[in-house]
Amino acid sequence: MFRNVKTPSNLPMMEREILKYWGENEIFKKSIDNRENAEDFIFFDGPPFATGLPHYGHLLAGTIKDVIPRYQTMRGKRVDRVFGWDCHGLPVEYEMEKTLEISGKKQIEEYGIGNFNEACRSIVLRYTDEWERIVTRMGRWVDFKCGYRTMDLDYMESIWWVFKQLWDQGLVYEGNRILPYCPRCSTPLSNFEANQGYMEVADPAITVRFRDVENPNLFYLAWTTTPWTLPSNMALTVGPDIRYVRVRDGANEYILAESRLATYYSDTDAIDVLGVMTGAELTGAKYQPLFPYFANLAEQGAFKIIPGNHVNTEDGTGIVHAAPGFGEDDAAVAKEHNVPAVCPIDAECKFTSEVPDYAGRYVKETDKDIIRRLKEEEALIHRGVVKHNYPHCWRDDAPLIYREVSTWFVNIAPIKEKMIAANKQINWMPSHIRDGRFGKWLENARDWSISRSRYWGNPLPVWRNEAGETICVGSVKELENLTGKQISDIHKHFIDDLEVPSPTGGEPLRRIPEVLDCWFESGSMPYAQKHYPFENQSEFESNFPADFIAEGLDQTRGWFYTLVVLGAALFDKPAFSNVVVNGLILAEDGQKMSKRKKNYPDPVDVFESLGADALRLFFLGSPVVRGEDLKFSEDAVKEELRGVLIPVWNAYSFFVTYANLDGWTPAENPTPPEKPTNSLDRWILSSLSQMIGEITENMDAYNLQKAANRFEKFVDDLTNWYIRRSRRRFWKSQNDADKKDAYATLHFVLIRFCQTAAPFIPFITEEMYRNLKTEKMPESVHLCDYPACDDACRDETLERQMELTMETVSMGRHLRAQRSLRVRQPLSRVLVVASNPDDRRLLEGTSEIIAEELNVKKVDVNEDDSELVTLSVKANFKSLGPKLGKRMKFAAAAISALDGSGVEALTRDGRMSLQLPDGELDISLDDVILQRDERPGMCVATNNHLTVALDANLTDALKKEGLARELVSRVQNIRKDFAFEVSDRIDIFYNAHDTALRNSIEEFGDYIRNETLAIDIVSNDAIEVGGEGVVETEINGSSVLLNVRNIEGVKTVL
RNA sequence: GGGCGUAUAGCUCAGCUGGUUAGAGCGCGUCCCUGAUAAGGACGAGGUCCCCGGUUCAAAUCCAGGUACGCCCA
Repeated sequence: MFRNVKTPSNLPMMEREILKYWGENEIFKKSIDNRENAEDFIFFDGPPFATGLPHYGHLLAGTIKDVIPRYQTMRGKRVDRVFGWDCHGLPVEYEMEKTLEISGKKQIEEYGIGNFNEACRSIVLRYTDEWERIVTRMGRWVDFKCGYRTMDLDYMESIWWVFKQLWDQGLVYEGNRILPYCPRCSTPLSNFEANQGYMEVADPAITVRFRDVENPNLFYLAWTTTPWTLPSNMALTVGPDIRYVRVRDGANEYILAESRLATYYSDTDAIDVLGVMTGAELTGAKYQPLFPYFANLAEQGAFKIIPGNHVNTEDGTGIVHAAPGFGEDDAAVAKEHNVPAVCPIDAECKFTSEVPDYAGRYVKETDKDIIRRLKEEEALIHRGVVKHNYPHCWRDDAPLIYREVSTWFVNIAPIKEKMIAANKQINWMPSHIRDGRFGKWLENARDWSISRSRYWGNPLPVWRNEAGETICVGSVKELENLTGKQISDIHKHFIDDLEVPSPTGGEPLRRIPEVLDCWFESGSMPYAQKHYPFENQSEFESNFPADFIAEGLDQTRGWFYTLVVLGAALFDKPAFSNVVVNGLILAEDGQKMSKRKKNYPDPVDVFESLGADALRLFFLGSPVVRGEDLKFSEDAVKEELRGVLIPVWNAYSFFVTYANLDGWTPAENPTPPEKPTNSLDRWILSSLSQMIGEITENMDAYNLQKAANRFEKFVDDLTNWYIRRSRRRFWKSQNDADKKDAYATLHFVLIRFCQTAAPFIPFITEEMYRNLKTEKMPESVHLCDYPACDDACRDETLERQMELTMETVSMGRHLRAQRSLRVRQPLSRVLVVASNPDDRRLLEGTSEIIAEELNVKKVDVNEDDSELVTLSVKANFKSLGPKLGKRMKFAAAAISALDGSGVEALTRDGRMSLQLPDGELDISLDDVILQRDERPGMCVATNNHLTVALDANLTDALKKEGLARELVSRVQNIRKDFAFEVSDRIDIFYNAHDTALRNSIEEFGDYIRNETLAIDIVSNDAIEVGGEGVVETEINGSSVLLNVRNIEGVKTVL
């Protein structure tokens, strides 16, 4: 006996019970232990920050990270899956600053770095329970217990090892770079971070004049939106090819770009232009500094005009004020022309004592004073405001300051070729990312900035002294040996006080203050999660690179990149072989999902209303698994229910219902019947094999979308053809071979379906499987082997046969609809015409199905449809095109022009000769496509390879039978409305005046009783409208009263 | 400004290496069927396959340019 199945089902509740079962029986663990000696399939999991709860992006990536490992497990691999947590970094520090109500490095240091770091440590894992709950609820199997954490000593030590590898290769250097820098966080941001915070702001835009050294009446006009950088001005940059003019203005002369004149002078005609020159000609001229602070740097090459290709004339004066300490372009041209750089601001972007007038003040706040001073000194020419997009810190909205910072870099140039070569070996899904977005990024990769001037991170293991002696430490042991101290934690507050004696007896070495950027930590995950090389050496080496990873498109510059850099630098290998890149999930309105706008439903609510299976299938079948955007829609998730989950559940429920009624039990090792006589059985087994083959193929190619969408077609085949066609086989009373075949087939097909779909929809398949399986089979569907595509079960001729049959039936129904002939009304005959003899043979084989589906007495299959349709032809472009080339147009016209006799001659002889304007052309039957058109007035439909004609004549006998079928239909509906059991026996009492109907009941009494499980059908004129259990209905325009009574305790015996 | 991607029915998306009636699901309308089914079926309306050139006998498909949207970079 199978456990009885509830329909409709409550899928979310069922899912929760499955979760309980998995938990109590450790199925996940068993699925790995089962494959103890099997080949490994290596999966790396990218660590999320746990500063918030998982959103759809995480659930989507999580679904992909689940379906592939589940699939590979069933394919016989051992797939370890451990979770990871990104514990360090600014997001955590920022959370902590908010909690502690402090801000900035100064306050953190006052609070105490040790206190601060321990506070960070205490909060990073606060959401992990919630994460685990949600990730588990979505059906993802991943090991949380053994998961790695980037703040653990072992993990951190491996990172030191990674760093040391780079160090020893000479790839690590300290350098100055202009980076966006947050004054509140006192740290540079990656460009990636800076990009997240562009906002439109209004900034001052001033034009100032710089006095030429040689000619005190000559000035260069420069424009800037950052007045506070003017004290750090070191040069003026001009575009070498830009035309500049020298104009008279009162007693003074100004130089600016010709095309910018109109901005500064409203009446350009009245200007006295003294000369025109290119930027190249201006180069080398010297000017007087605006401020005295760095005047002495003139000796070192400051305060001169230099050329720069970044100069444009879109705004400003065409002359750019260069502050090489605060602008990337400025820094580059300054370096090229030996202009010094200054950066007189501190960690919080306040002026240092080098600029005594503004010392201690935040630079942006000095703009006004500087402008006022310039005005007083008559250096200010124009003052305005400009609105532009400017980057802000994504955490605290502070405007970022581009400034020179000292940072540690990984030199990319020496390893770039390795990185590019590694990338070539990676299979990207979608494939265009390899040479597109990611490949282009690699080609243009710049040196990787890996340090942060922060606290809660993995310290850079570099010790040095004033004399420049430097040691890079590669392990905890090494540090212990160097310092003579026992070390249990290598966070900043544990090791910053440790001094390393100088190897030459000089000053002791102290650690540099920076910590590593958390991207360095996540990129080191392949090594650090195994504490390589300190432990698990051979295990790591056989497990690298990963077979598979999956993350979002945003990781192109993130995790994907850092994995590739380190994999290439350390092992000259890609860190992963296959990667599925998912796109962005947007809200249904196409906007970004926004908590504030509440434009999307909570994921947990979706689990509990529609179920995780439905959500998973929705994700997996959508273009988002190919890196494209997806608009999230609850209705689309419901579609998955309607299209796959509910129909398959109903099929399952149908099977269980009848198998239990029949007392049918499967063999110990369920197999399909050896040689089922019923072609439906062979057909659904063939269809099943086809599905398994296609899904396997697509899964092996990481084409999740195609694989996930393949179930729907099979479910349609199963429910709307196989089961619908087979219903009577299950409920007929003879327990014959055909019935046994039907049960064995459906049982087998359902189990195979569960096994095939298990990685995608792990809950419903588990539930069904657990009920359908036999003692001998594995306890969980997820412990089964993935079904092999059984070619022996494929029967393409049979598939073709069924397709033809369905087409015929569909056309027949179309004809019935056209003539308003309901299917319950039997008709005498349908004629099916197929020109292909194989097709005719196949159709003859299924004529019984066609007769039943179309409710006709007789099916004739013929060759000749000339009475039903007219033939015309058109050119077969595919066959003629390559042969004819330019003559194709003539041929197409000539072929279309063939009249009835021409077509007849061609079909008769198989070939003919045509007269084209440029000569003769011989064509054969293959060179044309025959088109059929229904002859008017006939009850005919054609689709070019089939023609179906219906005999629409109704005889009295047919009408009578139609009435009986109408009555059966009414009674069945009543049974259903009254919620009788399928097997309940009934008595039917009726009151009808229509003699035709009475005669029909008389004649077809046996049929009616048989169909409705009625024991008696009795005419009873005493039945009245309103009587208990009396239903009034109408058959063919005349009223009938029916009283259907359930005979207590009497059931049919199947 | 640069790179990458996308653009096909009202909506969500298929459409293999170019081949002449461009498909599916949902939604809408009409009709039908039903004792597995919170279903199913038939028919209908709805398309300048984003635009403009080019290659070709033939372009939704290939190439160049453009437009819009998205992501990334500057």
